[in-house]
Amino acid sequence: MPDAPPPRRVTLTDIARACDLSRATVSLVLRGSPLVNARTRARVEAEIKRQGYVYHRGAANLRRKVSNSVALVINDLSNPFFAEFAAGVDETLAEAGHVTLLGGTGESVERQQTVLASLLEHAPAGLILSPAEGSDAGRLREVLRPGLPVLVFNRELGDRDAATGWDYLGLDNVRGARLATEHLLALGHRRIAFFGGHRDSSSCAQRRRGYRDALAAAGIEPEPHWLVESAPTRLEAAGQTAALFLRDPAPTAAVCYNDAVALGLVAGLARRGRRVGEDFAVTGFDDIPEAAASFPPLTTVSVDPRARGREAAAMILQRLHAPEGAPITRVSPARLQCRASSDVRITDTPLHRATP
Amino acid sequence: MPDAPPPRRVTLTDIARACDLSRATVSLVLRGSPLVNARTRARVEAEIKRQGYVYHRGAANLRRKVSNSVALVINDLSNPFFAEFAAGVDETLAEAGHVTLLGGTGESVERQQTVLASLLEHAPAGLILSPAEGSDAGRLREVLRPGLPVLVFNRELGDRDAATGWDYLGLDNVRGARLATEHLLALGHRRIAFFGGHRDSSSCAQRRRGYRDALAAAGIEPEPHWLVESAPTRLEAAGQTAALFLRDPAPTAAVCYNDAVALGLVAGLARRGRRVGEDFAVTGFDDIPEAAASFPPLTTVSVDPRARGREAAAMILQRLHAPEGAPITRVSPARLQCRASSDVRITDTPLHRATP
DNA sequence: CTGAAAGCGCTTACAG
DNA sequence: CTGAAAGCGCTTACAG
Repeated sequence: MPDAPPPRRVTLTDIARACDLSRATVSLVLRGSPLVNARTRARVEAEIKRQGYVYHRGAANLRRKVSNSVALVINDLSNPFFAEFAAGVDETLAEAGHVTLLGGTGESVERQQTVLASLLEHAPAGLILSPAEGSDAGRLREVLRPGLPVLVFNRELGDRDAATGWDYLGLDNVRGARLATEHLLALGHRRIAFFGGHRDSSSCAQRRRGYRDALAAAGIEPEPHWLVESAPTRLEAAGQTAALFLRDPAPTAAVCYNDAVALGLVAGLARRGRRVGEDFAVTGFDDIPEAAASFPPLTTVSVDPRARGREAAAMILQRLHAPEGAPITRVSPARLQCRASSDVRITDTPLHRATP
Repeated sequence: MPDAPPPRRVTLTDIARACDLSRATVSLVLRGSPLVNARTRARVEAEIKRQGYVYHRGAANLRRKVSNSVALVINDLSNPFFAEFAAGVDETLAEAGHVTLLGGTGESVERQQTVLASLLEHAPAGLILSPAEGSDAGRLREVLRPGLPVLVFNRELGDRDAATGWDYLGLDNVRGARLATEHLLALGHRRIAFFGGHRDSSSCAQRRRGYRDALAAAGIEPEPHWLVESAPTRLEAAGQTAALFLRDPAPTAAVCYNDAVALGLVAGLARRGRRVGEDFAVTGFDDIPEAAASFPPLTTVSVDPRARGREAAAMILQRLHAPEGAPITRVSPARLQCRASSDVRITDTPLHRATP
């Protein structure tokens, strides 16, 4: 915080005095009230410009007991998926005249508590929270004032979730993974792994469910060694590649937890002398920019994080206007983005490619 | 903004009443004053917890005429470079007990004006601005109250800059481009293009200068057709590929404005049947994650945007404590990140590779 | 160590 | 259409 407050702030009182009006009248001008005489308004506006007055919304909000800020707490801003999400949120909030209070947690539950406590002191009207891994509804409630509109994004918060009363926006992980799996099945693959992610994360669990569903519909029961865990990063994933080939027959394809993992697997396979798109098929999830740019381009599930950001902002704005009311849970569609290259068919039957 | 204010806020007065103390005393407890009796303090703290009181920093700041928020206005949050920067800023601000007011402009000068006006109404203590392309110091000054500490990042603001009195943090574009050019020269290239970027953007001008300097030191005068402009995106860059081959002899290498452009060029060359790393050498700038992951991996100039974000936050924090004082201009180092693949030597002399 | 009073910059009834 | 007074939630001298 600054030591010496700068010169002196131009205040509504200054404008009133200069125009020889009461503060109440100037206040009406500021908020565009039709009650004010046009000439008076013009005089005030000229004076405002002349003195370089800037409205102090904090003071106004204090008096009116409202807030036009929304806190946005993101688990990992350096992940393009969440950065895009944040951009979408901010865009929509700004359009609605709200301001975004940003907080990043770096996936640390502890930092999340601190960050939330700090942001809440600024009395946001609502909170959009993309929770750090391992977040717990109980601990969150300790720092969130009751009645604060909250929208949880992307990651469910365990059992108690039903009781939180918070809105939720998620991705259709089940459907997305099912689409990817069906795609590989359609290419003739029968031994399909699910690769990467932490089993206990809700999104991983959901994607695995979609994968299992699709296999089950094709009469296939996944072998235990088709399910390989890894941290959701490229590096970790590359390191887990060998796990796919511990037993024979090995899988011929993998539905990956996300694009980072898929790209890691591509690298890991290359290191083993296998080439994705030639003798192994891979699908991703997220459709990050690299998915299209990598070699080979990655068939993946597209979720449009920016649109999700806009959607999240719209949901919280709605909730601000209707604080009471049953919590809303929304699951956004996932779309298969075929890029004929990473998903080539290679086993058991003659080679052919997906028609996108 | 919300319609119905929720129940009623627990206030410092409530705590004071419950503890049978004056508000002043409770206020002292809140701010950890040593003046308060330990028993009194304990009572107050228990009551605070019991009632779920949350400090209203806005009210406190109003009274104290200070602010602990910093506005962060980013031209393009969906660009990983700026997202990383934002993450670094937020991290450092949060550590210092400040809160980040986020605004995105999407490279629109008009939106930038609106966003700034809106954020300034929240009386931030300072502003970190990564200006939209085409920003003008004069127009910015219209919305920035005089005396507001401002740190401009990454893009200089034209002639008047010297007079703005604003701090500036930039990348060492000149040096970065020089390093890249020298690297290609060392590989034996003599006909080296500078590819992509808008000539009138300050960062492009600086990178071109570094490129020219390096060539000049090697006794080479760049041909006009070695200088190709394009929007700084992958797609636009790919479309400009042909411009490199309009005249013979064509360049054998290109220093690219940034990684996006470089990756676009790689794609554009592939479309023409040329393979980067085999018969053409390319360097990038930024070291975005894709640079390492793309095929072939890209030799590029690394600028560590997250560290730049931390640096920017540190600079503005410092300025908050010393509002007066000459503006600081800082240029961050750039480092060549060699990835033997995209930079192979191919012409005039036998092939060899860079040792990274 | 604690309290009564004034005030930060604004808005909201209530009069006129 | 405009003004005088009170108050949002906090802190700051000033007394005691």
